[in-house]
Amino acid sequence: MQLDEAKDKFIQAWGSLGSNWGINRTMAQVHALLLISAESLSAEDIMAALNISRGNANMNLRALIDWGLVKKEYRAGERREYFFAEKDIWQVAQQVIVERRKRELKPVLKVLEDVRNVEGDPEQADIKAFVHTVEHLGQIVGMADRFLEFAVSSEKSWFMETILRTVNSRVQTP
Amino acid sequence: MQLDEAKDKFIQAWGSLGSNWGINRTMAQVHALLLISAESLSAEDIMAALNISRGNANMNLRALIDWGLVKKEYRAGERREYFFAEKDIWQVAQQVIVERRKRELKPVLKVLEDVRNVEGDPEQADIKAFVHTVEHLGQIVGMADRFLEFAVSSEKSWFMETILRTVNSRVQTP
DNA sequence: TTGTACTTTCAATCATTTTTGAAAAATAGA
DNA sequence: TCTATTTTTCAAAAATGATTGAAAGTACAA
Repeated sequence: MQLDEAKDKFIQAWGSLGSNWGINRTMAQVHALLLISAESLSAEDIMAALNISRGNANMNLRALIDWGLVKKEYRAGERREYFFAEKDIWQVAQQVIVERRKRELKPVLKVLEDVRNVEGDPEQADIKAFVHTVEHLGQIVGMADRFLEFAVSSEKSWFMETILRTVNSRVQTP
Repeated sequence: MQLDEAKDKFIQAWGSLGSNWGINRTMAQVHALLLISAESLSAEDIMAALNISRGNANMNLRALIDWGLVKKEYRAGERREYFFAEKDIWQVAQQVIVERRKRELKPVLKVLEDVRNVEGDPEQADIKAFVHTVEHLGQIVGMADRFLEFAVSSEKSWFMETILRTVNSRVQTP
């Protein structure tokens, strides 16, 4: 496969993955483009590569900077800004985890907690069903949250080794 | 908090979580409603509870059944169908993992693999950057995939214990 | 058969999200 | 300061995705 074709395929795939996971398709595409670019790119470059408007490019670059995935760079003697992505994928993954935990997991945990203390007889069938579900959800979402916190605070190779060791030691569900 | 208020709050929260993760808001709300209902519900019940049309209810129930999260039930002497959700949250989580791995993770892994073999001099800066990124992504996405496969094939309490033990043994990134 | 009680489908409509592009604001250099 | 260049903003337009509701389909009982 030619480089250009491969790049394009990658950018499209990343865009569609993003949009399946609640991330703006264009934002994911801009990120993909910067991830695989050897050099930093100007807004013009990005507009041309992805065929998007100036406003759109600007807006999504802003969002990526906000997520901590992209940074600006100034070149000597040049006025325009150049953008580049963090290339260490482990760091990228950690950054994404940090943001989504903050934006989505935390609020849900908050609601699960708030909602657990419902008034009335805990033996009543409807109250029982409600509390049961909410508590179990809290337990599992809470575990996921702690696991992600752990991922975020770990050094890559250590984390990967630990996980892969655990996964491989599958003493088939005792 | 009153049960009705708590239920509503939970349904709204679950809907918004869903839509942040690429799942139709109404589908998530129908699922939430069924999760916290002691009894199975008819399409009418669901339409009334969530204020949605018959077509919408039908369509999202179909999707939930497709994801393996909801099942139909027939009551003796009654013609209409009643729907209920799998209440074991661990099973629900596993089911969601199974589907998303199949629908989204696998296709991405495929693209990452396809795209790795790009023609040309591997020392060329642009090819180097591309291959580097694609390989690292493959490594990390691959690990996530194996981890999720592991989660899906594990019995709940064993998995939770294993994970929590690992998380707590944090020998702070050696 | 026919009528009834439901479920399913799908074109049209509505709502939300994304994108555009031109104007305004910012910035750097002369 | 003023001008040239670049970035930012944001209302309007476009695109996408969700929802409706009425018609078609299905299954059952009489």
